[in-house]
Amino acid sequence: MNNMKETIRSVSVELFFKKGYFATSISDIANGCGIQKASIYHHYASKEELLFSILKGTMDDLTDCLKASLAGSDDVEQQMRAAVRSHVRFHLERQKETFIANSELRGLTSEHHKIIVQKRNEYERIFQNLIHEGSEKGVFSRGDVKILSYAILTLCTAGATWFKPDGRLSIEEIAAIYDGFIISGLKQSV
Amino acid sequence: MNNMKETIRSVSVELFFKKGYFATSISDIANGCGIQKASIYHHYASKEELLFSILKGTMDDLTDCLKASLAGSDDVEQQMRAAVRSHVRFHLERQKETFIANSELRGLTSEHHKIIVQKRNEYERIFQNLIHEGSEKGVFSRGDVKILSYAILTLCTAGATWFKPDGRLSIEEIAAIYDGFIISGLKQSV
DNA sequence: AAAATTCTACCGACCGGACGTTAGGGAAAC
DNA sequence: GTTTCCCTAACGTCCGGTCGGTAGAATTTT
Repeated sequence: MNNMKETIRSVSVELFFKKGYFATSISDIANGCGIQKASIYHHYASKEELLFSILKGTMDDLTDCLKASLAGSDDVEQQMRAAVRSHVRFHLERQKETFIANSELRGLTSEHHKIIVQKRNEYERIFQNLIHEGSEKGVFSRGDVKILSYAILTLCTAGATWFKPDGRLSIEEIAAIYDGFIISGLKQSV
Repeated sequence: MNNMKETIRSVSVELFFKKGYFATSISDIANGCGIQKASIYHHYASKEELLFSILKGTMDDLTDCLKASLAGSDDVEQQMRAAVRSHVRFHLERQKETFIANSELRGLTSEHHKIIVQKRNEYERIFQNLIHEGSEKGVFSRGDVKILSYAILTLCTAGATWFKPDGRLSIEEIAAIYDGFIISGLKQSV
């Protein structure tokens, strides 16, 4: 694929992940692509738009993944397990993008910021609904839905901070650990 | 206290929290202090040193807090509960500083970065030792110590991201929720 | 106790450089 | 022959940091 726009995107992801959005200059990106920095502007209107397009695409894919993972079952506990695993998998498989999506929101204009936050809220609501449904049905113990959802999500999200693809544990192993940890936390048998 | 150095520090914390380290200029800080930007350099050698001094102080206080909270008991489970609560409390009470400490590491020189990471590692090791001891004694079920420690820490740390001091729940209530969630996750009765 | 010196805290002006972005041109593809 | 894609060159702005200086408090010398 000789698609320069795609190259710019992936080089940006790499650099934003490694050095951060503000510390990455347009020259850095152009350099990584082997072109001049002015040429970037043929594909993206601004640095901020480049960031936004990365974040938007990532958030959309994330939500799609989650929805697909829920389709397999009607059981709340099974759905929660599937959701957690989907969440973990996505964040570790696409570690760099999700890391950026969670750390570089400040680089966005306020309109773009609003759009991303809204997408994130929709995503969170799916988890909150699962928690709510689970505690209604007595599968999970009752607790503060919002706090619990934040707990679950940030727990996995943070995985993107320290995960090393060639580390001791595979993505599936980590997903299983989190799955067990979270389900037992939700059941709160203690 | 008419200490300008202290004022600069607290204004910086405020701005770094609100806008981020890179998006905050020395002029912004000086403005917030009611002085000229050149005067900042009378108190701090550079912008980076200002950031470093905030992070170092925060990390030292954090570790002190944790150690103090452990002194009260010999029981592993009670110590873990105390540790979690100390961790949560600190992160919510000093939300702005801890948020910065977890998001602005990239602003540091590599030597300063190394120092902060080392402090964080020492802090984490205390939790890892507790998990290890607990699973040795059969209080907790066996699991990957590192992953579990990351899970516990990032869970609470992330609280500093969304916590609103005047929100529905008090710090103690949130600490109690996390305490229960984590302990049951560690016991893994599921 | 007065004079001389040093120190503290700050200011206004400025510098070099980096950065995001734009203008305009040229070659090649369609 | 128009569109696509990338180039060279430059522009304006902002930022971290420096410099020389000043007013006054504190300290030392005489």
